[in-house]
Amino acid sequence: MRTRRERERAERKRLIVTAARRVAEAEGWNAVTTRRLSAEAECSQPVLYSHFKGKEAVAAAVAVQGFAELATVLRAARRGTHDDRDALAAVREAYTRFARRRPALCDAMFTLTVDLPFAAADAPAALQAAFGELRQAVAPMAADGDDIGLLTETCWAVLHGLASLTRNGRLLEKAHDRRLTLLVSHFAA
Amino acid sequence: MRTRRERERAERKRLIVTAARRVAEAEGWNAVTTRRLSAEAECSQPVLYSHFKGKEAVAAAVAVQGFAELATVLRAARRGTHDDRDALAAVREAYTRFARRRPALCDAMFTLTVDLPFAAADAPAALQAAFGELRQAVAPMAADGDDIGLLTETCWAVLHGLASLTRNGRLLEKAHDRRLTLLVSHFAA
DNA sequence: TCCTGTCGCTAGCACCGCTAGCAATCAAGT
DNA sequence: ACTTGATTGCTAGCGGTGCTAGCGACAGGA
Repeated sequence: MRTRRERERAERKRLIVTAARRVAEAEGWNAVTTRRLSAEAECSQPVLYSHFKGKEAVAAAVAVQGFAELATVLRAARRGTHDDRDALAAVREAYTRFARRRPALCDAMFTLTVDLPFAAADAPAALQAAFGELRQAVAPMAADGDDIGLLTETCWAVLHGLASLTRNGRLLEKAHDRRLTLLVSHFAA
Repeated sequence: MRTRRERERAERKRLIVTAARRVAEAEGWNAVTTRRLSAEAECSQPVLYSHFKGKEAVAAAVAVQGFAELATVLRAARRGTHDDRDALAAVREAYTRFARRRPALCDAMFTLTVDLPFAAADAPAALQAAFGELRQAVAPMAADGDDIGLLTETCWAVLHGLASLTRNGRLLEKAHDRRLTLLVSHFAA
């Protein structure tokens, strides 16, 4: 009996997170309100607040889901190739596709939540997994003496910069690949 | 008399924008409310709404101010050097410093407002000016046949990616320069 | 002097994030 | 078996939000 209650509670918590993700992807994060989420999860607001500290905590949970999904996407892309250079290119493309297909998820991961520990050791596992996938794709390209972590961060920043400016309408989408090509060919001189 | 009224109205509009910027820089955009802005500008809310379509429009006005300021900062950096390569490096550093010193302004420019036309011909002059400054620093580095606009966009995306991840706590600030160095030395292979 | 139109104000709507305080339900003790 | 204690979810409400309707004051023309 006790365990059933706990199971039902956990299930409702899951419902809240998936509802947040669904509403955000369908109507944007402005449409995500605690009232709306409680309604979608068929419970009252205080129940939501018993699971999460606040609205931001729900968004953080969605963000963690997003990192988990990004990790699996990147892993699949890397494993679909054999050459190191192809692997990095595939990971680049997978990142771009992810950002294009899941803009609301990216908002949660990179814009909304500030409370997630990132560069720390207690960062969520999904987050470390996503970063690890990128690192594995970047590492073979490192030269001797390079700090691979730093190189991975840099690569991440580049992909994020292009994707985020495109996602917010600052850059036109169609030339994305040409920009990446320019980047690869141009930043040594 | 008629002109005095118009002058006073324009002055109050300016007051609202500067209040928004001041509050955002001091306490973050969450503290920027229409009531707060009307209070700071010593008028009522409907007056604010007679000047701006809504809260987002005020943020957009602040963002345009931000682009104007960024343009002057980049211009000063570029003009302080003579060699083309030094100029690009100076512009890079100026961009980073701007992002670090004016985080709230960057939020308005890159995160909050989506209604500003960017890649279009009717983009605000300040915005085109900032982009033009970056273009002038990037252009000398272009190879034959390069699309300079595209190259500028790419450079902008890189700077933005690094700055935005750092600003939101995703990257640790201290290694920023080393990341830029890695970037410049590594992305051709 | 009266009228007309412009202007800014007060007051209020619907909604937000969040919480206090109560009713219902279950586990355990006598 | 009945009470007791705690746990759980609910209704109702607080202060605050973006935004607007509708009214009163004031300038300019007849």
